[in-house]
Order: sequence, then structure tokens, then C-alpha cells
Amino acid sequence: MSEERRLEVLRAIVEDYVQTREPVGSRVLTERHGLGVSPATIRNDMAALEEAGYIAQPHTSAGRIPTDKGYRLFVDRLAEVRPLSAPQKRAIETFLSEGVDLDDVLVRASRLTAQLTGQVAVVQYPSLRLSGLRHLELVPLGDQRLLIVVITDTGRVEQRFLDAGAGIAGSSDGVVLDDATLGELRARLNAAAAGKRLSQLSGAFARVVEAVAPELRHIVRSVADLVVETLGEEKEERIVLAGTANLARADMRFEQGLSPVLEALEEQVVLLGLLTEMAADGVAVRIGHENRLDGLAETSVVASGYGTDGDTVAILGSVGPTRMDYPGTIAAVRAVARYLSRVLPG
Amino acid sequence: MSEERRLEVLRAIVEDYVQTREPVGSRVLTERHGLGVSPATIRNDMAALEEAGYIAQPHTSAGRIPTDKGYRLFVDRLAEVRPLSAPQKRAIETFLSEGVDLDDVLVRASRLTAQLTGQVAVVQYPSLRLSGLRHLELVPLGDQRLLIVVITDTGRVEQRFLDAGAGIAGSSDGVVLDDATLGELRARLNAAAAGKRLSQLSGAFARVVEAVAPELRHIVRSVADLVVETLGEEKEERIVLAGTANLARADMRFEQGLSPVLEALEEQVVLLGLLTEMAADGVAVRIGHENRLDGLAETSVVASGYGTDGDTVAILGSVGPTRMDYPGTIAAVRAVARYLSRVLPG
DNA sequence: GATGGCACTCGGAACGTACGAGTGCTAAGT
DNA sequence: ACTTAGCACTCGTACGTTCCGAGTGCCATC
Repeated sequence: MSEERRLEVLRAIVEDYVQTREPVGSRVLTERHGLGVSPATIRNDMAALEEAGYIAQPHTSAGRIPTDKGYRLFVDRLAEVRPLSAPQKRAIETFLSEGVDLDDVLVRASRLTAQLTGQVAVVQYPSLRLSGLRHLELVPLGDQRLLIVVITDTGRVEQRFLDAGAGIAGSSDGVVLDDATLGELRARLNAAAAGKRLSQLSGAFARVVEAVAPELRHIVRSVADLVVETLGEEKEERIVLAGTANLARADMRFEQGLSPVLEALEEQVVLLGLLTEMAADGVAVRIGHENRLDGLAETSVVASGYGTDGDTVAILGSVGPTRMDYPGTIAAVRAVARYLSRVLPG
Repeated sequence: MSEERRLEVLRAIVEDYVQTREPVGSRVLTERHGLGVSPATIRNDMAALEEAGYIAQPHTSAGRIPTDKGYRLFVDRLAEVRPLSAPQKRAIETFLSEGVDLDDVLVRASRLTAQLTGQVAVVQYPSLRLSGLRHLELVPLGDQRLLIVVITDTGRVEQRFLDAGAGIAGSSDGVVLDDATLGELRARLNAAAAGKRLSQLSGAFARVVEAVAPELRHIVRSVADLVVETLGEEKEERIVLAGTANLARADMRFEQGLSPVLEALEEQVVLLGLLTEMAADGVAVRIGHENRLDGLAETSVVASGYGTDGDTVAILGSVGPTRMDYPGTIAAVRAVARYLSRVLPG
């Protein structure tokens, strides 16, 4: 009863089950996969695999299906890399590079992933916390409001309104921000902040605050606070979904129904937490109960970071039933993540 | 066999069926609704209603269910307005007014609608075509690119990059845009465009093009084109969805499964077309096959426009099974649309 | 260690039956 | 002219029964 063959049996079970969605018995196993031994032998191996927790029987007289643990072993040790076909690669590249701006590119990436995997794609916007500041713009809107536009080196453009009440002209010092003053502030802030990460912004801004005329300090501080806040806010982390309709396809029965799955996907904050947790080199896989969310107990998540020059600035993933085509999904996610990294604004 | 009672019977059937999701027979009809006549009488009325196409039998020995035509009559003539409770209204108002910017408000509006109706909420972003221009900002990004930020009077902030290749410094005239020149252009463009609608922009910009120094015309024209294009693009129309998980609830069986429904909801362009078609005074209702989309054949859409001072700038709606609580849904959609209009940036 | 044989389990399909909800019709009542 | 009671009829569903076969574990054998 060689250890090797046992693993081979597990692989066969996973591959067969993924394809047929039926519990697989010892007979078909010998027939459909070239194992070269008799069903009885397989049965012994299966008993051992079941004992070890890699497979299970739905009911007494049925075949075996892989457990989460079984899939895990499969993914870690048995899955063979299956590179995409050249035409597929070209299609990805073309489709992504046609995006006109960040929103567009990310939407395209999510659709693409959903289509390649036949599952639900999840794409996180480049995290503001991991982005550097490229440019800061101050736009006066009447006397009462200031529009602050923050452009990151990851291509995100965020804007915030700063109300008079929050410190423009409203405070007792009654400073009027003419164009020249504004231009100077803009230049100073940009000089101080250009290329810096959020963690370095506070300090840089503090020095600007000290450098400007005293009557401007208040407003500069307001602007600085707002920018730091904008770049740090959890709720500004955004997510794009695509392919939810795939969940409802006939071949995707979930024991618990798809309500819990859809609910989990709507909880952007929680979903984001899961993705963030999965950040790792290359592609990460969470199988079934491994991801803590109850709603996703019957699903697996395959995710990969993406970002310019090796810097991961966000995560992209695919969510499907634990019974999924892992090699294919992993290949697709990795490919999209790579091309996405390449297409992103350098 | 009074006409009046027949309508009363139809109303009873609709209300009963909506509540129980079971075909309703003549007996329960007399028992549960105070119709004061015997089942046999009801049966005659039902035969007439069926003849007229308002109700149908799923199979021979079952009760009746309303047809699309029956729901239509119900909505048009029988549904009683059911105002929301005061606490509900307060909750809406509070929840919406806590939104910090347009994105936030619209997300809140969609969640709210989904929660109130127990269905899927669809909220369109204020249409750029129906918006006026509030402010135009030109931000130089290095020598090669210009960031154009468009702020509409509906609170949307859109940005576009204008590449050197597209006409900044790259063209043979080799104009350099220093800050002063840029400031002047900004001022001129804003003066010309402030408050104008898309349809009036082209002309206004054309006059600016003529007024500036010849060597600047090329670039001004590029900017003007990009702005006009941005405000006019179909693909810039955006939609927010919420509550898709509600579709999967046990009480929402669709004959065809929810695949087609989810697919239809993912087709933002088509969905947008449907909503746009539904623009009308007050709340509009599309029942079952009335909306042309195959995927939504088993659903009804309840929608209402919203916007400041009576101007409809976008649509908000709720999508659910034809067997839905029309009065409740209509009340919810109307209420959210009204409060949303009030909360929007004036 | 692998294999063939065998008794055993058990889920699901197939079938028949009984039940009951609901109908339409007719004849009688108001 | 409606309304109603009575009644025969339809038919979908729930239920009980049977039956089959896939799949297993175990044992004796190679």
C-alpha cells in the first residue's frame, strides 16, 4: 500500500469529483484513471485516506468525496500547474490594456476573471494605505468650500469637500484664500508630500504647517488632516464584483443555498478583511472552512496580490465552490493579476 | 354578478397570493376576506376573471394566481396607498443625511431601499447628461499629462487624463503651459461653462477657443472635447445595486431560477436602458413581461426619478418577483426618492 | 501487498394508492 | 337575474412499498 499510490488515488478522486460532481467509487476510479490496480486495492487505499480525513462518504453506500483537508493536500502537493493557452493570454492582455482609466481597468479585470474561472471575481481597488501620493490639488468652490483632490501613484483619484465650517474662512481669523495663496499652499504641500506613503505624510505635512504664515496654519492643518484621513479610511477601500450570476448556474448547488454566499459577498468590509488576510507571495488559496466566514464555508477563494514592480497594492481573487477546478482557477487568477500589474499606471 | 365585486375578488386574490405564495381557491377567499358571499358565487366571478385574462390556473385542480395583466389592473385601480410609518420615515431621513458624499449617499439609498422592500435595489448615479457643470479644474501632472476634473451640480466628480500625445505639449507648436496660462484657461473655461448643461457646452467652449491666443487653441479644443465627451458618454452612467442576496431567500422562487435575473442585473447597460425608459412623473411600475428583458420576465420593477427641485436627474428602483407587495414597494421607493432628492447637494 | 469473491447496507427510482383541494355544472332558492 | 347548495370529476401531491444497484468492508487466496 504505497504512500505514493494513495496520493495518486486522492488526486484521481479530486479530479473526478470536480468534473462529475458525483461521489466517486472504487470502480470508476480504476476505469477512468489509469491506476493499474483493482477496485479492491483502491478500496483499501480509500479506507486509509478516509481514516486520515482526506475524503468522506456522504452516505453509507455512496462513493467518496474530498474533504477540505483533501483539497488542501491536493492544492499543496498534487495540483499541476496548467498554464493558459497563448490565445487566452493574448486575449487577457488585449482586453485589459484597452481600459481607459483605473475604474475601467478594474472592471475589465473582474469581468475577465469571472469569465475565465466561471466563478465570482473580486477585485480590490489599490489600497490607499499602500499607495503613494502623486499629486494634491486644491480647488476653491466659491468662498465657502474647498475641493481637495488626491491622486495616488496607483491611479486612484479621491476627492473630499472641506467646508467653511471645517476651517476655510469660517474660523475667527477670517483669512481669505486668494489664488496666489492657494497656489503657494498647493506647491508647498505637493513638494512635501510627493511620492510619500501615508505613514510618512503626517510628518511631512507637520513641517509644512510650521513653515507657513501663522494665519494659514489652521487651514493647512485642516487640509492635511483631511488628506491623511482620506488615505487612511477603511471605508474608502473599494471592491468590484463580477460574475455573481455564475453562482446561480445549475452546476453550482450549495448545500445551504446561495443566500449565505451572496450575503457574504455583499459584506464588503468582511470580504475585504478576508482578502487582506490572504496577501502573500503569489497565489493564495483558502478552502472551505479555512476562511472564517460562515457564508463562505462551502466555497474556496483563490487570490493573488497585484501592483507595480512587485509591490502588492491590492488583491484580486475568484470565489467558487470548494469543488472547483483549482489548477485552472489558480492559473487564471495569476495570469490576470500579472497582466493587471503590467497595465497599471507605472 | 356585479363588476364591483369582481374587482374586489381580484384584489383579494392578489393580496392573498402575495402573502401566501399559494394559488388561492374560492373557499379560502370567502373565509379570509370579508366578501360576504358563498364560494360558488366567487367561482363564477373567478371564471369571468379568468376569461378576461386577469387570473390563471397553474393546473386544473388548483386555485388561481394573478397574471401580469391582473397585477397591472391591481396596481392601476385597486392598490391603496400605504404611507410609511413615522419612525420609518425618520429612519430614512436620518440614514440618508448621514452620507458624506455622493457615493456614500447613493450606497446608503440603495441599501435602504433593499432593506425596506426586501428586494433588490437599483440606484442610478445622476446622469451626466442631465447635470450642469459646476466647476472645471485643470491639473498639470508633469509636462506630459493634464488631469481634468469635472464637478457637476449634481455632486459627481469625474476625472480624465489628457495625454501629451493628445495635444498638450506634444504637438508641433510646442506650447508650454505655465501656471499662469493654465490659470487663465481655467478661469475662461469656467466662466463660459458654469451652470451650463451638456447641450450648451459645445457652443460655449467654441467661443472660448476663438477668444484665446492662436497657439493655445489646439489644447483648449482638446480639453473642451474631452469634457464634452466625458459628460456625454453612455458608459459613464453608473449604477449601484444592493440586496441581491434577497433574491436567494427561500420565499423568492423563480420558475426559471435566478440565473437569468442575476444576469440581467449584471448587464448594467441594459438595466440602465430599462430604468431610463421608466422615467415618469412619480412612481412607475413595470410588471413581468412589460419590461422587455427576458431575464426579468418573472420580475416587476418599481422605479421613481429623483433630483433637486423637481428636476429628475436619475432613477431609483426596486426589482422583485411579480408577486410582490406593490403598495409597500411603491411607498418605499417613493419615500426614498423624495428624501434622496432633498439630501442631494442643492 | 494485491486481488477476487461475497454478504451487506442503503439511497433513490419506480409504482400504486389514497387523499383532498378545487373546479364546473345543474338545479333550486330568493 | 343572482346567488347558493350539492355533486361528480379532475388531478397534483404526499405517502408507503418495493426493488435495484452502486458501493463498501472483509476474508480467503494468490
